[in-house]
Amino acid sequence: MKKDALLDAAEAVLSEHGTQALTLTAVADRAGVSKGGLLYHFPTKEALVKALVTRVIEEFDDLIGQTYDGSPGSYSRAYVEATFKVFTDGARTYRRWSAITAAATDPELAEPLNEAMARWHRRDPAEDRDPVTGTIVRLAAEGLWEVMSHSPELYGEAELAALRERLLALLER
Amino acid sequence: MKKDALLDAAEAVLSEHGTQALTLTAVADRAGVSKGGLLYHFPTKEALVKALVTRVIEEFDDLIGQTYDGSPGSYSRAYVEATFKVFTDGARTYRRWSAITAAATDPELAEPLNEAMARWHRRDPAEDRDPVTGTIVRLAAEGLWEVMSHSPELYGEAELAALRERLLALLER
DNA sequence: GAAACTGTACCGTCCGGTCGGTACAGTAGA
DNA sequence: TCTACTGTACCGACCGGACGGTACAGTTTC
Repeated sequence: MKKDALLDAAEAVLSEHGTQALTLTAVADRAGVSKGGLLYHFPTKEALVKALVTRVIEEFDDLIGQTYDGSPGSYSRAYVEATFKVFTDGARTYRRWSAITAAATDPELAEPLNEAMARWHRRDPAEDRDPVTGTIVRLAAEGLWEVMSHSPELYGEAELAALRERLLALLER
Repeated sequence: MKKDALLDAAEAVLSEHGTQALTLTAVADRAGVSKGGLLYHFPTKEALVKALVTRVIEEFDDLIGQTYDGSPGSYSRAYVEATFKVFTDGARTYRRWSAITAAATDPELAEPLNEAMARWHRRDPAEDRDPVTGTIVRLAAEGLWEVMSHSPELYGEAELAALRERLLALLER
């Protein structure tokens, strides 16, 4: 869809030049479209940013859904797998994520994000073999996300693999 | 110092109304000062934000320094303790943190933040009894920070205490 | 020829930053 | 002690530019 191409352009501007560079003109130029054309699809800038936010959330939900099957412990495992998938695909999804969250600081824009965060981390204690371990594992995945977005070179491939393995192992025992 | 009062005002504006509300006029009004008065102390808005960033970094470094004593394993322990101290003080420091990091998305402004993040998480593997565990524990602390800033009500006092205890226990074995 | 879409010219607002000026405390000289 | 001068802190009107958004006249597609 055309809208997706526009969102791609917005994300590109955002992750390359930061929040304050996200202007309607910049996005339109990047997408090879005039400002009027952009505004035809997203009537306001707020609508654009909102669409940006809901898209990343859906993407991550999908990623979780690829591994999650409802069985006990499956969610935390899926969360870990989804996180590492993000880091090993070439798409630099984590760069996009942090850029988008930074762009959505207005209370209203941030709300879907907060809601998603709560959904991802507030889990049924009975879901994991040990609930505290499950929580810690998910938090570590979250932290990894945060660290990677600030300092992508910090962990090498081997270290990431070791982290993933250990996190999954923690869930098993 | 007067500058600190101005920074306090900026933080207040930031955490209450988001990034785009951080205007010179808003900060000045909040501090009970004219725009000219504010600009006397911080010649540009960039200088203001930069000061904001370096202050939070220093604050967290100090917090780590309160527990860190150079002994093996001491750093990861100090990192965990510092994180939980932030959540148990009344100052809602974590709210300030996320607001400030969001405000500093321009590559130049974000650099000191990235540097701090690398400093906090790139540690000597020999420092912890088990380096992977140490990394996971620090990442979990980082993740907790992130989750709390988006959804402060998610973990109750008891859950936080349990998390802290378990994280410290993981470092001991 | 209607609908979907695009391009462009333009408007009003807001924001960062400048600048001329004020208040005032200190101080130094005679 | 009066005067002249200096430096610091602060004020607020104003400017230029950028940005979000509107209006509307094309243009393509079916």
